[in-house]
Amino acid sequence: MQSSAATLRRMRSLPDQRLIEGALEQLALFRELGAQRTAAAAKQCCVMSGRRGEVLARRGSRLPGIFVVAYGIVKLALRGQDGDERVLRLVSSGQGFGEATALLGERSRYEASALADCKLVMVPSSVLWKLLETEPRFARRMMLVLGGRALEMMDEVEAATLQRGSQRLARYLQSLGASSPTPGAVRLPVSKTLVAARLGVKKETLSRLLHQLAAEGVIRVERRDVKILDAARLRSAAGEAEAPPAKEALAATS
Amino acid sequence: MQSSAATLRRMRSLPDQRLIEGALEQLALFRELGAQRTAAAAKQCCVMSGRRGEVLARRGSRLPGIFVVAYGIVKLALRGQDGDERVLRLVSSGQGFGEATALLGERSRYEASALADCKLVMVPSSVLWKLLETEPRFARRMMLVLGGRALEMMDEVEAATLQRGSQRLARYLQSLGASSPTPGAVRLPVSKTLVAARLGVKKETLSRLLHQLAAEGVIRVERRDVKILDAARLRSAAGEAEAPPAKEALAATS
DNA sequence: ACGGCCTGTTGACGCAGATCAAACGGCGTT
DNA sequence: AACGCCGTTTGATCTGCGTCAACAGGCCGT
Repeated sequence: MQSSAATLRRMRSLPDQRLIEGALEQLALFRELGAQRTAAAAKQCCVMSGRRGEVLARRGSRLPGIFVVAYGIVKLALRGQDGDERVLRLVSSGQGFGEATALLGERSRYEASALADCKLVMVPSSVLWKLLETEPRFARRMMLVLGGRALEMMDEVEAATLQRGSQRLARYLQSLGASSPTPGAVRLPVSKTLVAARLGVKKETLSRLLHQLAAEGVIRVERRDVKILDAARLRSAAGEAEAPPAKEALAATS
Repeated sequence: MQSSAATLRRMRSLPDQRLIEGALEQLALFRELGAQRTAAAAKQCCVMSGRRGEVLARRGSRLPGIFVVAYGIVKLALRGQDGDERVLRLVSSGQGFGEATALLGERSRYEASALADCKLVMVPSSVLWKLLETEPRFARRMMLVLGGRALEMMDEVEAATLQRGSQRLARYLQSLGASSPTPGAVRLPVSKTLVAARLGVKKETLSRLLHQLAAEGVIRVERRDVKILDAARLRSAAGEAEAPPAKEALAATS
């Protein structure tokens, strides 16, 4: 799978206009922008397609804008010098990535690669800046997206530094259950190896952790399907939540 | 910090309005806003004072706006259920925190506490939203701040998940040297215990890591002062592989 | 069917860093 | 000078997880 020949140069702006508009309309960022302006912006975007396994953007590269997944799945991952990787996020259709680096003009922190054949829409930074200037609602959305990313990453830091693998796994299963049509029966969205990379452990460790939870009767695992047999104990394995809000009060003058 | 002793006294004696304006003017967020509008915004802010050691905001609380440190130092830290903490950022005067949670209306992810007696300026979310609506430059600044936070946190995730303690320490020392008037002679901004928490290791481990670097002749440590004796080896300790216990030297030219 | 090939499992072992415990040093207080 | 407090150091030990290695099952294309 030596896909090094594939870079982001394979772009075309063709009658993909439809595809681009569709992708942008799905994106939270563009939600409040009218169909008019969305279509106008779409004219300045371009499409890139990637094959399964292909590297779409390398770490350290400067990306010309943000990317929206029209279809397929893209993996955003950090990689260490010995080749092992830590998955940051799996981006599926209707979601985007690269906002922070595009706006700050910084180099990409992660590597983006296609987990399945996909098409991406690239919205050039210049288009973004134009919209941000002229459309306060778009700017508002952008701030929500950026703030959300910051909080997500903060959660990742917390998970990585002061939770152990079993805890991260438990929370991950909980979150899958929460966003599942049938809580209690979840399906891993990707291979266990990738789930492990997402959780910041090796695949061997994930295997053992799953086995352990299964042995305790908390879950039952069959290939990619996980049945949650004891939600209460899964919750306690996740570390349990904290107390309700507490309006901290402090000496406030003026 | 030494130099702030003088300004500290000066600011204390000023009426709050002056303090607030001074703090906002230092803040990157307000840099492009005119003195006029800054002063107007300042009228709607309030001042909080905190004593050394005091908890200013608890994890999980909803904060009414963003906070700007007028003087003093504030520690933002995550804490695990067994009491150990991971420092996310040290906020000193002229810097702010809480942007993401304020704009998203989310609960605070971290705990903020005063490392020294301090005064904070709170800018209510309503004021922020007003400025974001009416002042495109302010909105632009806010996006840069939020994007910067997201990238910082991404770097933290990378450091935490695929670097080891010695590497994080080396990079930390490098970054201190880079922002020091005298690169090669740096001073730890806080106690070693806190530096350890910042780096995501225990204080005992930090002690050993420092000792090890010193034994290798890379640095010399005297209380909070660290002399960098061999910048090249520090760089290699921060980068690819460890130099002294040479196992494999994969020559990688950047 | 056959072999490659990728994913997942399992066991033995090693290591970075946590934990526990004790002692030390600087420094302000009495 | 004696005291206590705090941050730091050092040694001994423990452990979660990575590493290495072997192997089993599923899926593919020739």
